Amino acid sequence: MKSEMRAEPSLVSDTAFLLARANANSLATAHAALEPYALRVRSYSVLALAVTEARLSQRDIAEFLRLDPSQVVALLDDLQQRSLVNRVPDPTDRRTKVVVATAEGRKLHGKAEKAIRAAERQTLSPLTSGERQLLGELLHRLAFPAM
Amino acid sequence: MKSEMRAEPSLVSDTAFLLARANANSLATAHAALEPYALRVRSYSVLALAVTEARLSQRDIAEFLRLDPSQVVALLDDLQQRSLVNRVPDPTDRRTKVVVATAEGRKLHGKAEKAIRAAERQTLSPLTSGERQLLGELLHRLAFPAM
DNA sequence: TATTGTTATACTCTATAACTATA
DNA sequence: TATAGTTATAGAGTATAACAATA
Repeated sequence: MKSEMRAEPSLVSDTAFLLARANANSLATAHAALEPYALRVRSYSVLALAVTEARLSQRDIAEFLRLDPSQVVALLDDLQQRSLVNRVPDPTDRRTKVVVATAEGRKLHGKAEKAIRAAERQTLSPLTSGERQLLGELLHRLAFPAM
Repeated sequence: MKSEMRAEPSLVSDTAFLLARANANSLATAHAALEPYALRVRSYSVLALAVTEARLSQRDIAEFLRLDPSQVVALLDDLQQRSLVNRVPDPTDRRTKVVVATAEGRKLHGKAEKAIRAAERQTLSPLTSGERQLLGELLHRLAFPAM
């Protein structure tokens, strides 16, 4: 990049731009880390929620991941076909399906999670431990504004 | 969202996930703010760099915005067709083209920038002024790791 | 030989509307 | 009427390879 760019265009004072660029860096390393497990960040996130004890519906997952419910369908189709999760009918409301991980899904998630944590350490390596925690708290407030 | 989700799945301790979700919120408000100007975050960013005195080449812009050079071509085709920027041949290297904003481009950028700043204030409203500045500094280190 | 901009292509992601079955 | 999941589709974003002009 040109050395004149040290002049720093106004974009660099734009938090939205910095957020986008930091996220792009983070996404790239995360995708590389998940590649051996044939997972993308999206499918990993769904799997991570399925491993939870929360017994979330597809709707819950869509809202939590800020996805459209129709996108969750496609992600689940893939994970279910690979026997990593199941769609369990909710006895109290036959419209909703609860997403639960299979034993195989839990196993894969365990390995993928280790890879993700390593990728995260790499992404956050420019920050001290204290700064990482602080960043996490600030981002949490932006990620879940009204919660 | 289910109240049981207060249990907070492990994803929530994942900075990459928080970064992605915060960025999605930020992107959505930014796109809404730019809509009256027929700009997306991408084209606004290119325009913002063209307004600069830095006289950047398409390659510089691609690197700075973390885009492939071929994507910059399409963004510039649109902006140039709307008479917002020009591709000026670099006399010292006839391969490279310098991207500069037209008067009209500067004018539109001025208005769009105001809208973007307002959107940013909205996105960052959960944070105090001090926290916003701190977040900006931390994100800058993640956005430009080796600089 | 290497680099800048370009074209072409394919794949992923995002957003929307409409449908079905249940409530 | 409203909601959960689904299907279909189109548009935006991302990634790659190959090419012409120039260095």
